[in-house]
Amino acid sequence: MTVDPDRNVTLRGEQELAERAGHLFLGAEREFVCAAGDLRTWAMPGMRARIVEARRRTATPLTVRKLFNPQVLGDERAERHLFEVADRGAHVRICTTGLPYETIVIDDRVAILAGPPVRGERAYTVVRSPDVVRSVSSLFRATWDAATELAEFRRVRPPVLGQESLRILAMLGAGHKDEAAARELGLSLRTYRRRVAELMRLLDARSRFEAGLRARELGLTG
Amino acid sequence: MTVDPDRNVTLRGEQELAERAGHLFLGAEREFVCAAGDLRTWAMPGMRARIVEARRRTATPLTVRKLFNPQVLGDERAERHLFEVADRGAHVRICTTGLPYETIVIDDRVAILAGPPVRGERAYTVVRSPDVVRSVSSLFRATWDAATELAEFRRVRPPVLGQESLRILAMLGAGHKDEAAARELGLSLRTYRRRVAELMRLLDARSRFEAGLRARELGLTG
DNA sequence: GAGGAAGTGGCAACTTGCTGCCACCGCCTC
DNA sequence: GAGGCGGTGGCAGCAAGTTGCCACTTCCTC
Repeated sequence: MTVDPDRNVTLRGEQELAERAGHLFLGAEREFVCAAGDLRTWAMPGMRARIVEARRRTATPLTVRKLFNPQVLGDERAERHLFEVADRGAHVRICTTGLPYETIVIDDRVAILAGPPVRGERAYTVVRSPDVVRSVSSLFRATWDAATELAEFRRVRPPVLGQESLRILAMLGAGHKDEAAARELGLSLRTYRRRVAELMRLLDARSRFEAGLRARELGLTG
Repeated sequence: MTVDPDRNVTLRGEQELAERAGHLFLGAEREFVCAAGDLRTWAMPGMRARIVEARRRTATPLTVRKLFNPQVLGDERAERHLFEVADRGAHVRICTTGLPYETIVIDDRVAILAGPPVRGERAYTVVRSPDVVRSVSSLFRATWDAATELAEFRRVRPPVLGQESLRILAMLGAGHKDEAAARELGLSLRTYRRRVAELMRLLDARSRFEAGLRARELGLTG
């Protein structure tokens, strides 16, 4: 990368971002924040696994904040992912004001700002100027503080569930044991349980009892 | 007892009933039916344990039918008992028409009819005359057929729960693990789980998920 | 066709929940 | 005070659920 901290560097496409700024992600020490309208943030090929791996090896407790628009809660898969992330210790919030451009700030030292997609590719500008980064960071902070915790947000907006999830809820609601339910749905025991765990995350439940409570609460059962 | 099948024998009080007709209860082979307005039926000292014991030793599947008035569902303890009985294989139904006098029929061979309490003591008449027994039995049958299965009845009438049960539901609903919940309520793990099991019977649930569903359904949670 | 992402399912180790058995206590009745 | 009864709690053994790990497949993209 460059040696001049006041020179912004623009990278085109996620491929290049991963190659030339990957070390920034891997090198996060204290805080990693990101704001985005959708979930494309992590489409960088090969990066996610490496980041997870790097994190596992360090004992440093990294604070991760992720801010999204409500639209990410529109489909079950994205939502599931969000809850998984939250479950791994990241703070996830939803804000109703628009987040057109993706913003990433690492350790208050470097910011990565995405531009609009051009021919399917987005440009990423890596900024290191302390004042600029601080400014971006504080803006993020303000939005963050006004936003709503994911679980809290969920309380008033039931998740959108697919057919299969509803069928699993039906099995659970009928009091079937996992084995019987899995057989009936044509799933392996492992997969069925994976699904149940995902559903429980979606429902923000720590026990099956709680999950049942919420499922009914949100009107997800017959 | 008597040798003349057409001579009815009247016994005063449950003590005497237990002593002189106990063998009838123990000797039931095919069917044991009883109808009562309340749950005093089994107040016979020492009998219950012996009956349970006798039943355990025989492999014969005894059909047990118990018919009650809705008022037995008025308090939690009686209700719990009912569900325990049902759980051990007895058929339990509720009928809304009055059942002033307790009626017991064993194997269609002998009927025991209770009279109204006199100075706190009820009289029990043991009848063996085939025609009388058959007649009583068929009357019972008619009422039975018109009555509602306990679980079905419950669906429209939520159980009445005491303070402790509600607190347990709250613990479950908060996603606490049994150990933490028991500690918080000042109960042993064993007792807490016993309570949960009882609640689940009460809610006619075969899994905690189902219990959560029903608890919400019946409006038993905040 | 190489490589990555996402999904599936088997296996195993572990936690949690469930229940029968037994001993004990307090209460009530005879 | 002996005995029944209901309730409690420890313990043990089993059933059920939870999770990580890994190998494999499929689909998609470069």
